[in-house]
Amino acid sequence: MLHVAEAARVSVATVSALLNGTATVSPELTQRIEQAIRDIGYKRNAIARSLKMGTTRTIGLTVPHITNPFFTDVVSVIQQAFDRAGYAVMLCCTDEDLNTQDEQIRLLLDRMVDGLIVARVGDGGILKGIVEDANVPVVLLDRLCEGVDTDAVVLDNQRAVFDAVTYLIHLGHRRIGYITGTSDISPMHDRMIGYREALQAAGLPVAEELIRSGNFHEIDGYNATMQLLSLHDRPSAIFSANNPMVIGTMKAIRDIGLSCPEDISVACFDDFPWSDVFVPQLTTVAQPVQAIGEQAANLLLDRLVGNRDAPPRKLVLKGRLMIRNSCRPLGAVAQSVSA
Amino acid sequence: MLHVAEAARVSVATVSALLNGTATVSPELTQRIEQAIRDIGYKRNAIARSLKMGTTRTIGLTVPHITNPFFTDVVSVIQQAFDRAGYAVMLCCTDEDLNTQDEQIRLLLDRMVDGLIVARVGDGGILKGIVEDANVPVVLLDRLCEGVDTDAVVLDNQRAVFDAVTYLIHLGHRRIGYITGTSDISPMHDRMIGYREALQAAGLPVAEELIRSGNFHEIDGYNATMQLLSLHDRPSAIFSANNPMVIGTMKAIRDIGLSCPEDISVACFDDFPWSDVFVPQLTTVAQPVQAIGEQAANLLLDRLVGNRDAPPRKLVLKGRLMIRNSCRPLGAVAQSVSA
DNA sequence: TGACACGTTCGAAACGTTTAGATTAGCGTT
DNA sequence: AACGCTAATCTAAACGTTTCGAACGTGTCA
Repeated sequence: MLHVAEAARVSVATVSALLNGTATVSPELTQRIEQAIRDIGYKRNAIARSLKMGTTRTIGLTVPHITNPFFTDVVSVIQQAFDRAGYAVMLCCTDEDLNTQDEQIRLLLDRMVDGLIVARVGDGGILKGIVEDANVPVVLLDRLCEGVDTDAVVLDNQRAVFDAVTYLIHLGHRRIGYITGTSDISPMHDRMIGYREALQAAGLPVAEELIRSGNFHEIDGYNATMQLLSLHDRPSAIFSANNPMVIGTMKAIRDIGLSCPEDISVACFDDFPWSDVFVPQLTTVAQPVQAIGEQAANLLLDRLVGNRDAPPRKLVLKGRLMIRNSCRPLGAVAQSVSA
Repeated sequence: MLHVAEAARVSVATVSALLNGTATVSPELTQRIEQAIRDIGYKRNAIARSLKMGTTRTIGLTVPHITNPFFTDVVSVIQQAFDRAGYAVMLCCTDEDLNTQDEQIRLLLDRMVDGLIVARVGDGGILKGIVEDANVPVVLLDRLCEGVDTDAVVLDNQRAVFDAVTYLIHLGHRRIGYITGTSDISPMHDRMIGYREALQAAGLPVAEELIRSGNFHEIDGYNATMQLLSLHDRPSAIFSANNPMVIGTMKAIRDIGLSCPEDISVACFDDFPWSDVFVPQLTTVAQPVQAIGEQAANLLLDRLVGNRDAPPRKLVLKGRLMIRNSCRPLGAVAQSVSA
């Protein structure tokens, strides 16, 4: 900017005023300055600007896994929203690990992000302190956090799983296997409640041996399913509470020589583009990814334009059961489905 | 830092020296400073540091679509690599649009990223100028760029498609439909050459009506497949040069009342976790995503540690044909497969 | 005892902006 | 001719670091 100022024979203040439109500058100087900018190929240094202004127009976004299609879709929506608003997005994957998450968040705060959207991992960590310091606004995505009172957008997980399991029950299934992620994050906790309540509402017992948990990865789903299928009285249906794990479920079913839905019905959380193309077409709980991403972005953008001390807002969206053909009616009870 | 210095009754220079280890500071002062840092909860301002040092320890990464599993996987690997090296990653999606890409890159450069990894879109744009200015090192990912001479890591697309199509020919297929993305990006161009050469090598004619192109999305694959299947003499196999488009292909096959592989064989580019779980299990060309991501990160990191004026390096990796059961042998010629 | 080296610490300039407040010029009033 | 007003421009002080070179105290050697 100094060079531009010299070339245009004006002060840096005038150049700055012109660039920011913070004061009127005469047509003549405007012309000289613009010419100088073109000649020199000047680009304003956003770092210096950030230092002075105290804002970076950058936000941080952390997700557990970027390869999980649910997060991919949401990230994509969020990125677009902030792009439109002139913000850049720094993306971090915490790999479902609390220490990594803390480190990533520190990295982002070091870089003075203006705000944070976090699909958190584990409980505790530095998140609580950050929200309480209230220097940067934080929006929780997909997962709430015990004791952290801030904006959030989540799914009604309990209801969604309740509906899905109830659907399985209506099909005549009585022993329904349930595969969950680690229960220390709110969606897994809520989904589990939905599962139990659906059984109870139908007067069915909750058999603990039908409940398995794993660490969100395909291999965990595989192992859990193997265990379920080796049970003496094996389940006739399995609900998998997470997308990557259902792949493991399908592989286990195949490897053990069974087939879906003939031998065992399968439903799972999170929809994906392939679901209705391949066989079996999976019955899933679809999350409104577009809405989730947009709402999260809106909540944060609202804070960024200055609405700092409004009370925390919590948005709860509804999932949708996408009924396809991976679950079959069971025996005599099949009639009750149409009822 | 000023506050810390005051609290510890030392100068800011000493605090800085301690924090960076650039000079020895006595045990006594070390102790006082560390105490003050803890008391105040001081965090170094990375923006001010960047301004002074001229480096942000942040890199920019642009991809056409983050929902395409190939890019998702690569992004994930790259993110991990830079994370390990203490760099943050700013991610941008260009949505396969040149203007968006230019805007995103400008955004990243404004923020003084230390380097850029670009899965480019379109030709031209500001990329060329940036590489020539040579202020920030640029690594091209997946796609080369006419006239832009810089580090790059790409697949041997031509060979990969040659192998896949040759496989189809060995199965006895003579009329093989080919669905490509817009041909102005190098992989699509190279893949097309691979297709043509495979046919020619087998002495088969290249029928132009069997070649369709679209804009990378599912719907484009759907439309292209519909056209192919409506041909008087329709193909017995289809190769789709991109992952999202093959979903469209499968939907079109289903909607038209055919099935794969009984009525029509399908193979495509890019592998994904689902490929061998559902029916049909898709025969695909798998890219070495891990290697691609790591190599791209390494190339850039190497430039960042100062190796600035080594000549541009171009890494070409090999794809792998994952033979599953979405392609069936055709009639009498089937015998020749085992040969 | 003075000169010198060495290890520690500090003062101050610089990085490239923004911005409050000072300055200047032009112009109409009285 | 002196005055005030407005609009345009400038000067200089921040923002929070890093870093160069100076300063200081202490011990060693001639």
